[in-house]
Amino acid sequence: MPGTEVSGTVAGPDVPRVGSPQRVVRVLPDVAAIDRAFDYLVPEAWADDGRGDRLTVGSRVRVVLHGRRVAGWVVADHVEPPAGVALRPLARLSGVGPTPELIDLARWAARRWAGPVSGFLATASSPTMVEALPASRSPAGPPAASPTPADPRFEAAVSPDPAGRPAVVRLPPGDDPMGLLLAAARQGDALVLVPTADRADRIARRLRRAGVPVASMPRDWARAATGGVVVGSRAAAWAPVGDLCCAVVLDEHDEAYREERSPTWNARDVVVERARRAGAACVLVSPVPSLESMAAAGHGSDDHRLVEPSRSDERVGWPVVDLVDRRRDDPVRSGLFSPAIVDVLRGDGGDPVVCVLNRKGRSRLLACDGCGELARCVDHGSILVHERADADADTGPGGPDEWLRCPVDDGRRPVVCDPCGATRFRNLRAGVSRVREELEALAGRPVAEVTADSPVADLARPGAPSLLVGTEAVLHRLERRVARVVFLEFDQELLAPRQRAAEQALTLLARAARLLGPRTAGGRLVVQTRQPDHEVLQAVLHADPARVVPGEAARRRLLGLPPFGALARVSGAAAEEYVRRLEALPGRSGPGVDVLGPRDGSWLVRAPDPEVLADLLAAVERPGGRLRVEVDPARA
DNA sequence: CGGACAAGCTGA
DNA sequence: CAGCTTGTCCGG
Repeated sequence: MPGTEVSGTVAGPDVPRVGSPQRVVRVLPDVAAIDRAFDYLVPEAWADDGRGDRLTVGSRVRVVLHGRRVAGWVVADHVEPPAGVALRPLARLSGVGPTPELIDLARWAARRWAGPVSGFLATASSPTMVEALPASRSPAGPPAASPTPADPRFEAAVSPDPAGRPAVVRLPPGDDPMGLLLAAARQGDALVLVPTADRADRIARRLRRAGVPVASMPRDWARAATGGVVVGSRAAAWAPVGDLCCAVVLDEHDEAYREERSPTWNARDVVVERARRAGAACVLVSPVPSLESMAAAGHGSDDHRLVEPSRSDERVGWPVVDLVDRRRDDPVRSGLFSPAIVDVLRGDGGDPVVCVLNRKGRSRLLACDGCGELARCVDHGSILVHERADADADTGPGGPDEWLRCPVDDGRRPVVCDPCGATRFRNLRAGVSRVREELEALAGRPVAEVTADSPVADLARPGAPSLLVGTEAVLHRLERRVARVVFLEFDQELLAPRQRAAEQALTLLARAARLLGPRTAGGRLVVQTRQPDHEVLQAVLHADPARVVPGEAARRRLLGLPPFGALARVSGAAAEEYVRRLEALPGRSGPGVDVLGPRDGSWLVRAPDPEVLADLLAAVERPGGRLRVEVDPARA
């Protein structure tokens, strides 16, 4: 980004400054639209009252900029101001801010995700002003008698890699990560990231009980800087840590690590880079590791940093899976519930049974009346959408003015089932409320509907219905162990017209598996599907998520998607002008660089890797007007 | 972002 | 041409 001159000499106090009349610092204002630093004089008086000593790179200050007082960060000290500019003095020293290392990391992230530096520094700063850091605690180290014995599998992963790569630990959903976290804590000061704040709190409590000194972010910002283990969710990627020895990202595949608003940074990627710069170990943990992380760990090379469980350990860590093949079910009589799952629903009065029904896209699912196969595009495998020329004309299914549309190429297909030639399709539709009633009748007991805002406490209270139904949100709202998770209709997950559909479907199954616990807990994962042979379902059935890797990797390599390429989506009123400027850049036509679109008013910029993409985006002068640049867009 | 200032529109 | 809106520029 032009004008992003946030860098400067980060000169230490040992740098001789002969003939420098007064100390000048460079300040980055905390104003998103000003991605530029300005120089200020350190008031003479500060040298005498101690503020001069407290003022360092990272300090939070207030300055007068263009006639108004704004907050900001000192990003460089003892700078040589440009000639001919009258400097104003700093207005106030507000408190302690991020370390110089985190400021450099913020500069890196700003470039990587094409956003302003100030947003990252805000995330790296304490939510409440910290006047001074507390005294450093004595090197706490790990508990003498830790309750979990050292697990030799993790020792290599928690040690730094000379090449700075992260290690990927594939940990089955039923396995406890605490052994790994304690191994990390034994290395020294550590950073632990967890996808959600409540899970982070639970991990923090367990570590404290094990005798580990823990700072919970964002509450314990100041204490985090003094050492021990720092635990938090996405923003904690920017937490202060005493002397970082080991960083751990739990459930690294989780979408919660991605910031939805622009800049769309990912905490996992930030932590990988942070650990690399610090020479610290970095461990990415997941039951279903992302291809991005596997590639970063050197997957495919002889010298990789991938820790995989034995086949037997992995099987034990996943629940038993029942695939209910619905292709032969009578669609009229069984509706959404295969006869095979009625017994599951009746339950045994123990742990709850959870039914998951994703409403989104439901009304668009068509199944052949003859053979039960879903209406799918022969070319793209996508699910076809039923359309008719005149919505009022009631010509019945298969009429001449009806067709099936492929969402990938927008092409029309005749209303004919490809496998069997039948011309009648059933629309599989049902809302959650309707399903709740059907379920109640079928199971003969009360059923609770869980929505995104059902209070968690109500689900856990004694006497609450032990049969629950909801969208996938139900999997995130429940914290207690369940006996069965039933996906009533999984095909839309497998076939959704999204690049990451398979990965997200696998993530959903892993989430369900965690609620069920390890195989010994006796829980069962029940999936109703018309595609029992899909590789995602087969992977989970065999408790072997690695099965999806070759196919998914080949597909992404072909399309130039991460980790084999990097993408950015450009949208907004000014997007067209932005893309025009990008395409006019002298060096733009490098190998593997192209622009796709517009599609739905947005363009996709594709580059061979994130660095080339960042260079490209940084070289474009941003036009005025609304513009959104999403690097690594969630749905491509 | 938000203040300053210039250029454009309106009404008398 | 004052009085107001809208747009563009720029900050130490």
